[in-house]
Parts: sequence; C-alpha cells; structure tokens
Amino acid sequence: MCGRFSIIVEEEILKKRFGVIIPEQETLFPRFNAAPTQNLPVITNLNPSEIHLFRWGLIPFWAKDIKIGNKLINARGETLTEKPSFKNAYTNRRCLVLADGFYEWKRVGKNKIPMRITLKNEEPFAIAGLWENWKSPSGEFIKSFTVITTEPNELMSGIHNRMPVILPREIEKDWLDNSLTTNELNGFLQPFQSEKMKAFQVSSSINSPANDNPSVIFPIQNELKL
DNA sequence: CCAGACGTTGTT
DNA sequence: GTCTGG
DNA sequence: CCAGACGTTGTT
DNA sequence: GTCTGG
Repeated sequence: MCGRFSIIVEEEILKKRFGVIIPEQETLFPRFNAAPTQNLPVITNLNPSEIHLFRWGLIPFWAKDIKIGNKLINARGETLTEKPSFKNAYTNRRCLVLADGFYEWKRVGKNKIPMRITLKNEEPFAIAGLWENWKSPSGEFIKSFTVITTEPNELMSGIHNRMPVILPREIEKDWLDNSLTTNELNGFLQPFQSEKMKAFQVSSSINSPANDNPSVIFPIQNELKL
C-alpha cells in the first residue's frame, strides 16, 4: 500500500522535469511526510501543463460526505474497471502524483519498521493516480485524488505486499492521453523496475504526520531495536 | 422492485 | 475494536 | 499510512 | 450515478 510519501524537490526542478508551470494560486513547499487529506501536487489530463494541489483521498462525485475520501487513498490497479468508485475516473480523469520517495511499514513480528523508498538516482517520479471533482453539500468544489497500487517488485516484496504504480518516464504523457483505452492503460499498471529503486529504514518520527521535516528522510543504521 | 453500498490494507 | 483527522 | 479519539449537556 | 443483495 502507499499511505505516505515525500515531494521535496525545488519547484524549478519539478517544472523542468515534468515540463509544466505552477499557477500563481498554487503554493508548493517541501513535503517530507505527505499524508492523506492533505493538498498535494498532481498533474491531470485536464491541465497536463500545470501542477495543481489536490486533496489526497478520492471523493466520488456521488458522495454525501467528504469522509468517504479517507478510505479511498489507494485503488487496486487490477480492479479499476470494475469498481464503481474508480471506473469512471479511470476512463476520464487520470493524473500523475508527483513524488520523490514513499514510505512503507515493514512488519517484523509485532513491530512496524518504517522504510523510505526512492529511486537510486533520487530523482522525482510520477505515481499513477485518478482524480475527481466533488461538489460538497455547501456547494464548494473539492478536487481529490487516489494512488494506484500494484504487486510488489523484488525490492518491495521484502517490505510489503503492495506498492504504488510508478510510471516509467516515457509513458507519463501517455497516462494523461485522453485517447487511450482502459485496455491500453492496463498495460501501464506494472511494478516499477526493482533495479532502479532503493529502500532504507528511517526514523519512526515518520509515523506522525505532524513531523513534516527532514528528520524523517534520513537513513538509520542500527536495525530493529526494541 | 427498493435499500444500501460504493474501498484498501492487514489480520484473524 | 473502529472511526476520524492529518 | 499512523495517531488519537471514542460522549453529553450546558456554560464560558 | 451504478451495482449488489434481498
């Protein structure tokens, strides 16, 4: 699963890397510990040349309560076309979730060891996502997104049984291409190359979303205390 | 037909 | 145990 | 994902 | 809105 990630790199690097602009009304700042319900940077098929901040946790358009989004922070790639909450978004509203690392908790007996996973070159990458525009009962529109998951690759299988779908750079544009069918898109929902990724233990200060600071990204040497 | 769910993960 | 909030 | 609350009434 | 269960 993927319930926490980071997007720390400077705006200038992000703009160059994804070939986008950042509209004036969107204020980005480094996120070491991005968590559900927060507004986080995505690139959508609606505006593929702009970064916007959407709320993490997809709120289906029929929802009566914003809290429904709390449960929809991930979507299984294998069943997107079947699920009422996702199928329409899969066809029409896809997005790139911008990240430069993500976190998984490795279960060791009763303990949970937080691990940070990045690319070996530590560059930013795009996670496949879906988005929605929800009208709240008070008439306010809220744009939200979910992160698509898949089976773990070799590296991740030692940590967890799911991982986010990281899109290879060459198909990032295709993911936002409105002319592709779900059949073609299904082929993109694969585990990323293990050889290009690395994982290491980090401080359990990552556990609290309130700790959105550099302490949560540093590797920890000593293994499995307590 | 209407009512009620609509999701994932991990654990039991 | 389960839900909410971040 | 994890942390932290989980309740009501009335009053400040 | 759309699907599932009764």
